[in-house]
Amino acid sequence: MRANVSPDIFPPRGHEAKRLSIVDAAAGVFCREGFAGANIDLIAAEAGVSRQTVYNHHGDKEKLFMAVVRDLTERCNAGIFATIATFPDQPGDLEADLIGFAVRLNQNCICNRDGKFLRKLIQTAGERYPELFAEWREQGPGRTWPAIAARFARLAYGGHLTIDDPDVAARQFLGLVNAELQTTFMLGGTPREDEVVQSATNGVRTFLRAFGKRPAPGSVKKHTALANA
Amino acid sequence: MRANVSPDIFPPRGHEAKRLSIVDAAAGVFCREGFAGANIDLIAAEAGVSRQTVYNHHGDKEKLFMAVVRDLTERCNAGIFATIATFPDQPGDLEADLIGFAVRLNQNCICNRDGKFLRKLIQTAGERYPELFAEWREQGPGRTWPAIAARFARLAYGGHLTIDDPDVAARQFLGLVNAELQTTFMLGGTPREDEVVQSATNGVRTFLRAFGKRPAPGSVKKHTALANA
DNA sequence: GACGATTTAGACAAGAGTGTCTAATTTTGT
DNA sequence: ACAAAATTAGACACTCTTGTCTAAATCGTC
Repeated sequence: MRANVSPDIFPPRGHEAKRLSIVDAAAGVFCREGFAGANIDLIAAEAGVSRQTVYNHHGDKEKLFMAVVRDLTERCNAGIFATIATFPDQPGDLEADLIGFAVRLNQNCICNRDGKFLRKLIQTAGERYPELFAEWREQGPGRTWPAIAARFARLAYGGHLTIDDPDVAARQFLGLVNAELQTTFMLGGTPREDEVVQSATNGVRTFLRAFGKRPAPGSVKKHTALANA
Repeated sequence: MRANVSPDIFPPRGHEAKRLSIVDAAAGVFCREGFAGANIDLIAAEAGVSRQTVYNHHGDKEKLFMAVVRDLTERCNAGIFATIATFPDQPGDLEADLIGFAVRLNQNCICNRDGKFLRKLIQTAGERYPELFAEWREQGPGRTWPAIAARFARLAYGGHLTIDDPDVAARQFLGLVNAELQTTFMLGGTPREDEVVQSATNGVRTFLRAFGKRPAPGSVKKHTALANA
């Protein structure tokens, strides 16, 4: 008799569960409607909670917004570092390993719910809360990019790549691997898995043409199939 | 005695001038505040026009928003095609010429006022008005990307590059050239000129490492200075 | 200089949203 | 089972915004 808002909403049990549920619902609503358009009543309804509870937990709309951004940043960072830990330090098949890494990074950190929401909040509210997003910039790209750069530096040191500046190479790796997803990202969409794989494959191939050890002529790789989908 | 809103606002003269002024002001306010947060009174004030005039010209808020997106898309497209016309078809110094092209594209089409605003409106409202931005996608990337790809195809045909798929290469070119500007774009900022030049330089170098004819060993280019700034 | 069209300032009704308050109910820990 | 804490529904004042309306002022044009 309860789920009068949406079939799959059960009132969350416990104080902390409610807090979580509110932040999650708020993230969705802020993204869809923007800060000004977000409606506290709607957030409460989507969280399966009364409006007063929202105010009890978070004070007011602006504090709630801050809490959302902090939570998302934290979760996304955790995901990114977990994925960086899977970077291929001793690659068997360098191309395949880097493609796998790129796909994992995209699917687990950038295209998932949290990543999508955080990106959108940054895009829409970056100018309104400069301090808040300066913090994000330090905690996010400021920490993850160097971490990725360090992994590329190690690959170069191990003789698998020829890189001048690992920081530049890391940024270019990300740029290449997402090159075909830009429009979808801009519109707030979620690319299909095959699009992610496609973009990663093409990106890594080009990356290796620029930075890879050249294979002896004639030893051409044989996974060209994917590229023509 | 007029400029009571901002020193540099003179009431625009003439019907069409007012329309223009309203759309421009609206673009700025919609970007800063989002659709819901945008205030018609504020738009009118920034346009140097009375509120009633805004309604006379555009009907209501939603129609005004549509007009803004259409105007921006049109202007940006014009700029992009004008810049594509300067693509180096018969390059003297390929690296320098491509860097120049990339910088022009960024400065005149992507980092300027219109480009910045359009990008932000797409990001924030892409999901709310799917039909409107489907139109943008066709008219924008749908027409400009193939045009750029065609230019790269010609360079390849002329023997200046080695490219499998010109469409992929074009997207990767843009990804590389903007690789170092992503964070700034996300936050809605405008990169400084030297950042644009830096990113373009690094991007084009990598692009040519991947797709360029290899120079005979020993004939190394000598503009490495910029890359270490 | 005069006429018609446009623009302006201001008032206005209607609606929506925020944040507070209260009294009743439910949950949690013991 | 009991007491304390948390949650709920609903009403409420207050503010802000949209879109309309009117009468006066201004502009462009002949």
